[in-house]
Amino acid sequence: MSAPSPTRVSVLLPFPFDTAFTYMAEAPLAPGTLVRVPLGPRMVVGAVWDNKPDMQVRTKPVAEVLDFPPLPEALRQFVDWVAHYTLSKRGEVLALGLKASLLTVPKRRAKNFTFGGADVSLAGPDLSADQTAAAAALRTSVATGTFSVTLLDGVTGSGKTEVYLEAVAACLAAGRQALVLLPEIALSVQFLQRFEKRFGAAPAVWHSELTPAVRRETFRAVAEGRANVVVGARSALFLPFPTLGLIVVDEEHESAFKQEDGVMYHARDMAVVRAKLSAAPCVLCSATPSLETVENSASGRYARLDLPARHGGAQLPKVVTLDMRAHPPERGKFISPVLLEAMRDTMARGEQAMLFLNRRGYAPLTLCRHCGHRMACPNCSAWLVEHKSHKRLICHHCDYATLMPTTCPACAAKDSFAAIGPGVERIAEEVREVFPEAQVLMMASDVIAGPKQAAEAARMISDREIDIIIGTQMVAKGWHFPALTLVGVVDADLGLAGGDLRAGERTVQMLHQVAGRAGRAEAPGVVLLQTYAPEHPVMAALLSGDLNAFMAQEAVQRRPGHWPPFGRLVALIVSGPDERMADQIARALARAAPSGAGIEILGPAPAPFALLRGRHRRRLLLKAARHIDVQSLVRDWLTRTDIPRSVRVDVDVDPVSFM
DNA sequence: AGCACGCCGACT
DNA sequence: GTCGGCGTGCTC
Repeated sequence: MSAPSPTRVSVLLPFPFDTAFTYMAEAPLAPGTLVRVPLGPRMVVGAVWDNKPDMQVRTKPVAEVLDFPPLPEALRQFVDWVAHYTLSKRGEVLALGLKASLLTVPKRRAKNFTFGGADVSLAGPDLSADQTAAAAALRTSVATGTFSVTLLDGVTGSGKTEVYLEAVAACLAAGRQALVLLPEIALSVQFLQRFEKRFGAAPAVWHSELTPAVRRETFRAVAEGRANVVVGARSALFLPFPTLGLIVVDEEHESAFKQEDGVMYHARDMAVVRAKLSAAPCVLCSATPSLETVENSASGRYARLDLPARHGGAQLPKVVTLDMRAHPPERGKFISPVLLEAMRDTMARGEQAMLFLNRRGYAPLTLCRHCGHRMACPNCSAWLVEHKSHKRLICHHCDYATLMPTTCPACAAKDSFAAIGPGVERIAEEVREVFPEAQVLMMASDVIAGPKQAAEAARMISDREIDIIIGTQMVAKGWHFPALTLVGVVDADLGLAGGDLRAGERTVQMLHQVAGRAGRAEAPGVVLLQTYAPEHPVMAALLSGDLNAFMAQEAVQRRPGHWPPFGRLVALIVSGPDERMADQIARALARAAPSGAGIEILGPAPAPFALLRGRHRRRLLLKAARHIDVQSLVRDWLTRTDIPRSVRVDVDVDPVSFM
């Protein structure tokens, strides 16, 4: 045996570098080993990567080899894969898991946390025949220990969660780790309670609001295999699971799984990749699956399990449209007398009602009655939203806020402002006027900002301290309120305007989820949709409950034009402080655009928010047939074009939002 | 991402 | 005459 001799090692750093740096180590280091290395004037943590080290560049020595399990090969491959797919730098992707977890040095070792469902021996709940069959199929997938994808499609209230928790139990019994992704983990108090009830212990949780100490300790517990179940937001995909045996994506259709800045990735799609690299099954759950997932199951790429009935014999809610032309609200009001009457009846029976409006604040537009001036954000092409509780006008796209002015900035008229249109605050005001004795709770992200407020809201509703809930999309998912029997959708047409590719799909999904909050126990639920377009296919789908037919129709519309999922999209967003420059570069990109069979370039056009946070934006869209390697195409495209440093080009592969 | 270097404005 | 603004450029 010869003494270890100094070697060069490749180290990927969690910063926006695409290539690994080369350092000198006293002995060879296994790929994945975490090391502390000098970078300029500071010390940073990086991971030994599989690349060949650079033999030319001059090197600095590795400062410290961390006492930490090496990042598993599946995670390293995943980082490389995601970087390639999203056209991001590899270091940037590594940072999604590593940065916040390890860059800070603990002052003292965090106290020990307990992690993960401990107890697989606890008996599962009583399941219906459908649930039992679905759970058995998932258990088999888990036991096989190979990659597969299964869509678990169950109507709201069918008990999907109980079914996939059986898959989690099987995974734990097989000695492997399980990951459950939720769209908004910080608010998922009710889910965590159900989990704890099933397994007798809380899972490890992972989201952006963890304190550094908890984050660091969770990261280590996952790496050491002490955390056997993680319930997390999308970035949990980048945790160093050594024995990952199952990934569940709950509410897979949710657009919250799409990261819209930095590394723009879709956690649902990346979960499938992560599962494949870990030889693990992936389960996608939804009552309203995305067209992407529906098509993948139709083509046989994904297996499919259906839960067509509600658990325990509960009925699906009865959905009816409320034609606002026939039953208009009072002047200056937004709730039809028909809906008010239904609310009165519901409360008279001692039950709860919910009004849904996906718009925060008091009024989305403030207008001067004297000169017609509209209050707009100086940094964004967006109206300022009045928040009456704060006496402020707020931009929902940047940090801009201003006190509600008393005189018009355009014509100096005094007290001339009119609030146009409703937000949830205004609906709450209207409800309090009509039902002064009712207990009203508002649920919106600016009121319910974290797990504490979410838990308190859930408790107040469960304990029947609340008669009427008024909420934004926050109320759509996951909640279980047994006494809630009436749901009123204040503006069912909201979201259909604008010509967005997925506007119809998204509206159906969101309203169906909201409708699903009604009548989950013995008492049947009723859903009233206030609409000016009761004949619209979206309303028809909600009325009939036949979402499969609606999705089939969506497919018919998207297939001929090769719109997703029948083709690929890549968005290029050109932005800069100078409008002319952004425009010029966008047109230069269009001139240099790739062409050929199966490729189409759309734009440049002003992005829907042409001015956002002080940056002028132009948008180009590459539409390509499915077989085309869009990553290479776009990479070449960008290298062909000179982009000055004042202009930024963001690449969004598989864009979801067209904002 | 940080952090330093660098070249133009208001201060002790 | 210096302190400091943040534009640009580099980090193995």
